[in-house]
Formats: sequence, C-alpha cells, structure tokens
Amino acid sequence: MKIGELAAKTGLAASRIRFYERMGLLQLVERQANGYRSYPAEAVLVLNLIKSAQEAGFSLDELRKLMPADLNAWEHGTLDRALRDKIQSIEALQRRLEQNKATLLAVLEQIEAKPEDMSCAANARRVLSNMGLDGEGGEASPGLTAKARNSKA
Amino acid sequence: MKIGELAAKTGLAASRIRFYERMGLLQLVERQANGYRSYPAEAVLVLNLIKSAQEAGFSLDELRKLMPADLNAWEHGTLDRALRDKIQSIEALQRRLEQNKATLLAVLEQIEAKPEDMSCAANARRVLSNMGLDGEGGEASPGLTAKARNSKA
DNA sequence: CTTAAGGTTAAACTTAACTTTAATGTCAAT
DNA sequence: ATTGACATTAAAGTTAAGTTTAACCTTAAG
Repeated sequence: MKIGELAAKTGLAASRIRFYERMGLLQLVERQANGYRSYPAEAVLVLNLIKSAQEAGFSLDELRKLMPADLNAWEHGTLDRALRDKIQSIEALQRRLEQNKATLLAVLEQIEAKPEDMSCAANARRVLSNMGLDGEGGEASPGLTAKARNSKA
Repeated sequence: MKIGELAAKTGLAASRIRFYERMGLLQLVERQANGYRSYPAEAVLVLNLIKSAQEAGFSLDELRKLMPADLNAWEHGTLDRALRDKIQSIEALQRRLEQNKATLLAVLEQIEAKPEDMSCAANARRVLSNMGLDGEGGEASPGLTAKARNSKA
C-alpha cells in the first residue's frame, strides 16, 4: 500500500509517517520502481502501536530503543520472537498507565473525602499533604513522557 | 522564602519557577524591597501539585486554566471534573492497549497454528492476510499531554 | 495535452517547556 | 573592600515531535 492509504488507515499524517521513517522508527517500507513508498499490511499495526505507546507516555526515543528492529526480526523469520517482545512492551505500557491512573484516583478519593464542614481551601491543603505533595523535592514518580497535542488539535 | 529555597524544597530549577510565573501559573509571589521574589509556604504545595499534574498528563496550558491563583479560590468541582476526564482518557488508552495486545496474541496463535507441512514463508503470508482488520484509523483518544523528561534525567 | 490527485525531497518553520547566557544587583562574611 | 553565593532581567538557545513549504515527478482521467 502507498503512503496515503497507510495514512488514512492509521489516522496519521503522511508527513508524520515519513518523519517516523527518518527517525528510524518505521523501517517497514520498500520503494516501488517510481520511488513511491510501499508498505506491507503490518505497517498499520506497527504505526498503531507507536501511536498507542506515545499516547501512553513513551517518547519516540524510548520507542526506538524499546521496539528496535521489528522489521529485521520479522524479515529474518523470528516473527514469533518479535511479537512476544511487542506484547511484553505493551504490558509494560499497561503497567505504566495503571500507575498513572492510580495516582489520579488517589487524588480524587482524597478530594471526595472532604468533610462537610471543611472549606475547599482547607481540603485542598489536606489533600496535598496527604498525597505527600508537600514533601521534599526528591524523586519523582516514573511518570509520563508523552505528547498528545495532536489528539486535542 | 526566596526562590533558591523554594527551588530546593520542590526540586525544581529556579529558572523553571520563574518560567511558571511568567506563564501565569504561579501568582503566589511577592517582592521584597530589594526586588527579590518572596514566596509563602503554600507555594511549595502549589508547585508540587503542578509537578504531579504534569507527570499525570496535564499540559501547562491545561493547568493554567485549571489552577486557581491561590488555594482559597480553589473550586472543588473544576478540579474534580478535570481529574475524572483525565482518568477517562487513561482508561480509553488502556482499552486500546488491551485491544492491541489481543491482536498480537491472536497473530501469535495463528503462527503457532502453522500446519506441519507448511513452509514458514507460506505461513507468514497466511498470517499477514488474516491480519487485515486492525486499521481502525478513526478518532484518536483524548490522550495525555505530558512531558516528564525531568523524571528520567 | 492538460489537469488533478497524489507522490518525492530538503529545508525551514512551529509549539511546548524549559535552560542558558550575559550583564548586573544584593548581601553576608572575611 | 573584595569575594562568593544568590538574586534580577531580557533574550537567545535547546529538544521533541512534528508540520509546512517549495519545487518537482507520476499516474489516471477527460
């Protein structure tokens, strides 16, 4: 398939797909005689994975290291291994998301536990100190490294 | 307290605190006679909150709209709603990841179901053609808008 | 044959979120 | 009174992750 079709199927701009290729993230591409890029069906899967992983807080740099030469693994026959690796990385993403959600849920719970007679400001302070957000400027939680401007624009 | 102390207490660079002030995120500051910034203890709470929120996927822009100038003006409903929205978007991502994983697992299963007498190449083709339906090129989920390079560096 | 839709490239531009730099001011201590 | 740590500013620089632009090629349709 050509780039336009891939773009349509993934919801990514063609420029972005080319960009990913330049960045070494999408090696799953060949050239037709006329110079046009030609993608196999798996490219859709790979791009969707990249997209998901990004939304879940991975930088392209992390992704390049995390899911390295899928293509090579694929082409050289260890499809099985590549898939298992991918599933592992998805599971890593899931753990990360779970952690983030837990943080937000904890904040919500705290907020909702506000005693009737407490002012919002006082409750805010209580929440912050209960979350340990007032503490030492020490270690940050694993956190996210995302961007998702595109998903709002 | 002066900016250096606040920086030490929050783990943020002074330049970053000044930057937040310029961006309108931290209005909780006065000036001493000599021009030095002077922060109330509460500033530690606010900065830590900003930090956490960022790690949980809020952009500074979102935060500016969300965060009150000082804790006394904090509207309960606004924050509550924003947190719920963010959790929803994380859950949407989780569902997508789960779906992606299921797809990959299905492919793996297919591969493992290769008939004894089929070549790897033929099996690969069989698998790939069975994979056609994962496109879903539609709407992106709300997604996260984070950065947290700092939490890894 | 012309036109439109889609492909190609390199290079410049954009935005978010900071950091760095440079030039200068303040303050406590030796 | 000089030194060093810390403060101030405006402005320029950085990085990530793309997008936009400009100039050009390919292909199908009328």
